[in-house]
Amino acid sequence: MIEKHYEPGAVEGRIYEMWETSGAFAAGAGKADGSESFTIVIPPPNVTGSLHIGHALNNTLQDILVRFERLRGKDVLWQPGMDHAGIATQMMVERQLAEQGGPGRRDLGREKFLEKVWEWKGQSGGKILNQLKRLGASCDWSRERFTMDEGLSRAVLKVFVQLHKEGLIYRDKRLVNWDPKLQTAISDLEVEQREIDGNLWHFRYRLEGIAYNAEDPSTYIVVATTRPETMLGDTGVAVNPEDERYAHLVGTNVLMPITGRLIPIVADDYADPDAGSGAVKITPAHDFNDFEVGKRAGLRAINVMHPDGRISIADNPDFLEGLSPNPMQEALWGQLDGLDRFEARARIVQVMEEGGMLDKIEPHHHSVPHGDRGGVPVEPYLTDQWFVNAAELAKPALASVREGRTTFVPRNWENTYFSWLENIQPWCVSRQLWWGHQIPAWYGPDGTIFVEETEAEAHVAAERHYGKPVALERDPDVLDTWFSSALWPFSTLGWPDKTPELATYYPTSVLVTGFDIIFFWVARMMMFGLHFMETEPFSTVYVHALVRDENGQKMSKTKGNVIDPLDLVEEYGADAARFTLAAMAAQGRDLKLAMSRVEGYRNFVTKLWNAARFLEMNSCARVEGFDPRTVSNPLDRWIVSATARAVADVERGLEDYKFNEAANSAYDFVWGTFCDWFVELAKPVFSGEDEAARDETRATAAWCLDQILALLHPFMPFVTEELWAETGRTGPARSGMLALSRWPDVVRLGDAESEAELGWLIDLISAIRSVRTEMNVPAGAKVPLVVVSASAGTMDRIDRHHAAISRLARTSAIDAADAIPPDAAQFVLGEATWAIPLADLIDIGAERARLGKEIKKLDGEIAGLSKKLSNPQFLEKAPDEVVAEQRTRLEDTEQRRARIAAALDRLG
RNA sequence: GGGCGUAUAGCUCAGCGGGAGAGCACUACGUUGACAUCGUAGGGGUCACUGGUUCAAUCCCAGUUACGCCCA
Repeated sequence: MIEKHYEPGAVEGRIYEMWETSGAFAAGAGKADGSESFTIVIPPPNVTGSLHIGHALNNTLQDILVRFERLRGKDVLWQPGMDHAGIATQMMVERQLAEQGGPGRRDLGREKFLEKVWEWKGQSGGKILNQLKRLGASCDWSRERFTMDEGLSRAVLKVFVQLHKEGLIYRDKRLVNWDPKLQTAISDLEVEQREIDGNLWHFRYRLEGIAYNAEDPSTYIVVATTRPETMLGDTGVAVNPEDERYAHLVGTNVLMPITGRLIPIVADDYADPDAGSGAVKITPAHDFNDFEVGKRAGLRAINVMHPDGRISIADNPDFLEGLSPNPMQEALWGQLDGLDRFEARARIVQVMEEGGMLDKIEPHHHSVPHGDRGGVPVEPYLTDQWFVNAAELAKPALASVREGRTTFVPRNWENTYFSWLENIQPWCVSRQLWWGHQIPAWYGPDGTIFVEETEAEAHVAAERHYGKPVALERDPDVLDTWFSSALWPFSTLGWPDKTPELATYYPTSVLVTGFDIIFFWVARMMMFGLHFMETEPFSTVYVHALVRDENGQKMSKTKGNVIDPLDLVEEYGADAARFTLAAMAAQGRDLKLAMSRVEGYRNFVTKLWNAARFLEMNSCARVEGFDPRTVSNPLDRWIVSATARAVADVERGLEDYKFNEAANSAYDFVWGTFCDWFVELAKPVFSGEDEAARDETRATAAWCLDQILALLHPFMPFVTEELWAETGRTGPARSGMLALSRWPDVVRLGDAESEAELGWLIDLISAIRSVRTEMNVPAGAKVPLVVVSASAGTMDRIDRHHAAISRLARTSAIDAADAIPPDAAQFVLGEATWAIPLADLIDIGAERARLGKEIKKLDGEIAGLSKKLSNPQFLEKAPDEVVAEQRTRLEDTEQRRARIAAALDRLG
């Protein structure tokens, strides 16, 4: 017996374990002979991560697709795994070490520290994967991969070395985004702009050879800056070549305050004549734009900062070059040296003010780049780093999408992809961290670089170069985590080895991801996939939206509006949580998650459960060899037909990645059609005398429930699998679990005739119920029904469905008559007029009002239709079928109005 | 500043060139032993605003307003 209540908490764990231990999720499980493959690689979550609602959405959608295709018999692989999250993981372990009060990272040394990281990973890393299991994710866990695995690391080495030999990876001294807190370079994408209320300090730089006079602007030039501390590294002042105010000064020098450096005034388009004074200070070593100006004007780049953001001038040969400080300057430098950049800023402003060279301070709202992990302002910083020539790799990646070999769904994300790849900058891939893939580059005694997959090969190469063995030193830096993630679609399948998995499952079918990592990940997978596999890594990129809270706010810990998906699973069950996310995943629109919706879908699970229970109680067992094409009873023919339509609707929705449409189609069918009407209409059959009809309806009901379980399985795997087992206890033995069964085959099950007949029946019952309510007929009272001018067909239908009408509409007798009896409530359905002659029960006034209201409504419709049909333009230009349709509607409406008017007349 | 998106019932959202929809909430009534996590019926909308295209616009186009996101 099916239990009275469904308890997700008690069922889900058991079902999941059954799936997993039986290998239901293994690559290719349950595939049909000769089937094509269907592959999804999971967007690898961080090893440090835990499940948030975005993951829940992302993985629910993937699981829906994967389960759907598995049911369709494809050779399915859902490849799971995690990335090593270089910065986040290193930070986390360092924090842990600090909390434990033991030696820190640098005290431990690289090797010992990495041991600690692996230790941490073994103990508490990757809990997110277990959380995904709570959601029902049907990944092939036996194939779980980690970007730091031996195999994936080998792929990283090979890619790096090959790209280097091809000249697509190179070492260069450039400005990079430097995170002074984490003391590593980060990529452009790891920088986020934050709006800050700061100041624009306007300083007067005195002109060389002219005595400074605060009262005389011709003795100085004003420059404005948001970062006064960079003044220590100024090597020029730029003005626009068209700017007449400064034309006479170009080529002359400025005598820098504090440093005493003589720096030239140069002409450069970068200076905007309309911004501030029109003159800008140029600090090539600490600003991306200035770096370019400096290059054009031949200015020096002087780095005045330590990697941790403190000022570095005292023992800095670059800074000191060409300067001969007086004792006062030396004293000031001594004060500034070693100061944190923000303290130095305050001190320099003070010094400038005291020297009378602070022109003014303007409050200034501007965006300041911050490291997305460290959270402190990043510094453009001049260092040696490794770069990938992304512009070159981007070309085929752009062409793939332009030429439609990979498509984005929804399409408009392609613009985002294009605009980024078209303006792509060299990708800085080295990180000054320990946790990650150490760069396979070795330096000879004179700094010559040898990039090889192993140290031994590097030594061979070095010996060839130097003509003798030499000591080599390996580059201490590691690669950006995204470098290894970019290989994910093929490294997880065994590349660089030519594995059977690689042959079968690459290229993957669809990538399901959020828009926020189109740049970080999608574009880079395209670049590397095309370069190394010569095929796009996926044919479709489905980009889902963001999950927000009920008020449309982005969820964040600080706002305290985070919805934990595991809480949802706990409270409502995984199926309800999943169904909610799927039902709300409309393309191109963020999800505002309302608890009321989750609750509603929890109720849906209950509804399904109870329907199955009802069928069981009515002996609706599956019948061996049941063929839905052979049923004869209109009710059964109709539900078979409706099932076929629902299956087709869900199928279409999923094929088009319209998860909401698929989910809603399933919901409407199961609740609105199967439960509300089929089950209700089957009740009189079950309790009736006609055994043959009863058997057929029972068998049909059981068949239909099976289809429903399969139909809902991708969305609600747990409750459907449980019911599959329950309903498998009777009737012919099941061949296996639902997860590996087959998607409904419903071709040619449509039946227009029974759809029309049951449609009529439903309308009739609804109409009677509606009249009863409006006439305040007591709910329990049975009413007689009279039908006038019914066709023979209608009379047949009444005959066939007498029991159903009687039970669902609470009617006593149904009689045909030549005339409507007096004092009756009346309604019109099709060609017939119907009456409920209950003089004592009916309020004539209310009935008159009701009919009058309906006539008024119909008049409105008639007016509209007539107007349209009397417009010659419409008749001439509108398509014939539209005109015909409007005509039919007008006729129908007029007839209906006439019948209702007659009914009203009869009331007197 | 550039780009994208969204405005439809009280709320959360579908839809879409020719008849305004769902769920929740609300109102009324609950009877038939699957289900009160339910059933039946009902009320509720100038489809943001202004123009345009069209025989016809909630839908297409342009602009406005508001909100959101991405990029600089």
